[in-house]
Amino acid sequence: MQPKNIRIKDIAAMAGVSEGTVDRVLHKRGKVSETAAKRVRQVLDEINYKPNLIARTLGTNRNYRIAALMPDQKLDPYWKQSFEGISAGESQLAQLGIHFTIEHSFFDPHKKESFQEAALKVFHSRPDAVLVAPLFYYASIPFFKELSEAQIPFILVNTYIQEVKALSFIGQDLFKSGRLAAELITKGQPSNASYAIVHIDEDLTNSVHLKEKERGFREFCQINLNASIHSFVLGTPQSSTFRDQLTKVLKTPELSGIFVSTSKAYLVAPTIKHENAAVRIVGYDLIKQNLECLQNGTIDFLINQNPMRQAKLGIQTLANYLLFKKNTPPLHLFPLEIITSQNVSTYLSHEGNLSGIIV
Amino acid sequence: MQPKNIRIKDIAAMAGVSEGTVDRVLHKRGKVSETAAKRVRQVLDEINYKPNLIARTLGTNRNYRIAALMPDQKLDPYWKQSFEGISAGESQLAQLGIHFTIEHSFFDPHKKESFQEAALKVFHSRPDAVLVAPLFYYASIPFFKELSEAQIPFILVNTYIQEVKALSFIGQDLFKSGRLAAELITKGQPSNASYAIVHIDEDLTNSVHLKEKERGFREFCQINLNASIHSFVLGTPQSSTFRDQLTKVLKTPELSGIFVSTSKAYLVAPTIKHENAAVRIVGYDLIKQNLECLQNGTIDFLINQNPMRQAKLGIQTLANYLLFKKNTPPLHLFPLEIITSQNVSTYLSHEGNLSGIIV
DNA sequence: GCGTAATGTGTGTGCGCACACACATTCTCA
DNA sequence: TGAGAATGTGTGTGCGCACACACATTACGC
Repeated sequence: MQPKNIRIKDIAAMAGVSEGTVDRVLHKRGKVSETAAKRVRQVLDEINYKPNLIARTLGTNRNYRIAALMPDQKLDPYWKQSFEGISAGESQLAQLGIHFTIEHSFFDPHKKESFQEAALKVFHSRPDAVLVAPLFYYASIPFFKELSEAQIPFILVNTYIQEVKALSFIGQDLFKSGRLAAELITKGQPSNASYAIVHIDEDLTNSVHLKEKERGFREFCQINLNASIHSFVLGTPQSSTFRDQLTKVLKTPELSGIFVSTSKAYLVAPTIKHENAAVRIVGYDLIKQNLECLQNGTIDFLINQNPMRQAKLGIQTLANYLLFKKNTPPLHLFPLEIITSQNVSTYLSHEGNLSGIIV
Repeated sequence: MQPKNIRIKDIAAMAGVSEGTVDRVLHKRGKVSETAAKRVRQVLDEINYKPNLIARTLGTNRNYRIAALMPDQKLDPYWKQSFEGISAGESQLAQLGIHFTIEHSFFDPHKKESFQEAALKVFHSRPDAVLVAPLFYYASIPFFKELSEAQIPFILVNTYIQEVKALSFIGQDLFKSGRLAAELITKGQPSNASYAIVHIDEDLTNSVHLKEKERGFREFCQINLNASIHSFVLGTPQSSTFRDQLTKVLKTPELSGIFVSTSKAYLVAPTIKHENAAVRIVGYDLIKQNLECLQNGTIDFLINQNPMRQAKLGIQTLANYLLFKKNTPPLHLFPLEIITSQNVSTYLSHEGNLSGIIV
């Protein structure tokens, strides 16, 4: 078994130098004569050296601190799932004997100031890395600038911000997401149908997020059929006018489908189906209330953004980077998972099974 | 940072014994006096000891041999993806410094004897563990009996065989798969529609596999609507009668959808759509030809079985078991992934991104 | 009561790597 | 030319665990 598993020791022997010199060449530290460096590099090339990463972590007994700057998990079930993903990543690493300290910072997803305040605190705590869902575009730019200058690596989840040099973005292609919603909602429907896009409890002007989905939805409809699309922005479900606004949506002539751009489809689905059972409804995410609607047939399709796995992957990616210096693709786009009443159970059980050491 | 990261050394100190004694208690080896054992166990309970798994692998420098008994990857693109999954698992482990030797054994998925022969060879090579796709029910039972008796752990992929004591089964719920296909194919269709189930190039009598899918499909249709279902078994696409058989399928009155039970939908989709564009087609798997059909609209939905990830997980699960003695749920059912023209690209790129050390 | 066997228990080594340290050699300038 | 800096290079230690080995203690038979 000589071919596999070549150690630094072997390389040193092959190059006729000491282990220390090989180490210096590998890590570009200390001084090495050009002669020795050349010999080592040559051997390195020849054998295609792959360090034993498992051994590498042993010695470095640093306790890395990762800051997680996310919307408050108590305010939204979607962000609760993100939180659980972070915890899952944390405990997976703990199992491996890697003890990351994760410092959670929460903000209110509706309040820009809340984000800014939390971001400031995160920055001052000087973590080794940051995982963040930058819901507020303009508020986050200076934060990322600071992080970059301080050489603190960070990963973006959920919301893509192109301008900053994040280690990676983990999320979905929202434009494609909108197109997919359109495909699902229009398939097999009459050609003279019309559709509604409904945004619930969101400030649309600030949300590039939802606009992208809408753009995708409209583009698909425009290219593939000539349906008429109407978009609506509904206020908070607590407001007295919520019901009236919804009635207005339902008055759309030839209405055949409603696309709810957030995870809040459950707020409108039962009412809509009650008034007009033929309307197809597409929404987002596997949160409890949506699952019920899926089961009782009031929601037809959900597109799963899988916040849990996104967050978990964020932690894992940071671990790979900090521990192994392993780089990652700058864009990690998640699959657009289509959930229906018939496959939802398979998704729910699958997640629970991913608890191996090596996964 | 005392609470985390408690070593055997610490436990030994706390229990007032030597590291060796703690080791003996942990691994139930050697002789330990009841007094000492009790003290150690007490400390162990108190602190909830979690061994550093990463350190554990360091010393044990065994080279495990895993036999992979799968259909020949050259005969079918589906099995090619399985093969790639195994390779992916292998190289991920190699990156970690764990060098598993994977011994591939291929068989012809249409020939029982081929399986039996390969299985015999696998058994005689006495691997440390086996990953197998037991396509042939009766032929595989004695093989698993032998493995069990020889205490060789094995994992089943793709085809579930309840009777044997496999470490785990990794695959999909085929009954649910059939139900899902029915949901996708019937949604929004007229109530008097009829549907065809098409099995291509398979010996249906031997295939519990396909019968389960058909059963699920029929059950969904029966409960949710009163559509008429017709099933067809088509021979090999090379046969002269293939075209005639297909024409017969298309003559089904009020035909609104065709469910192809294997990954071979691409063999019939273009012809069908050419004859009758309104027929909706549902098939399986992201193989090249199917992808083309999805893009040009001749296939409407694919259900992804993700053979690649199944196989990769199989290897990873065996690694977890052999290295860490980490047990695994006996049933690992994969999500039934729905693929359409609009989300297919997101699935394809996602797989390529899962190459981290810790994933 | 002695020798031997059985039963406990502690210590030492190595896994592959990172990193600190010690040492050897050459260079530089007074 | 010699002191001291600068530049190379080799050795040693520890990470946490598994496992081999050495050693201490007790039990048992004669």
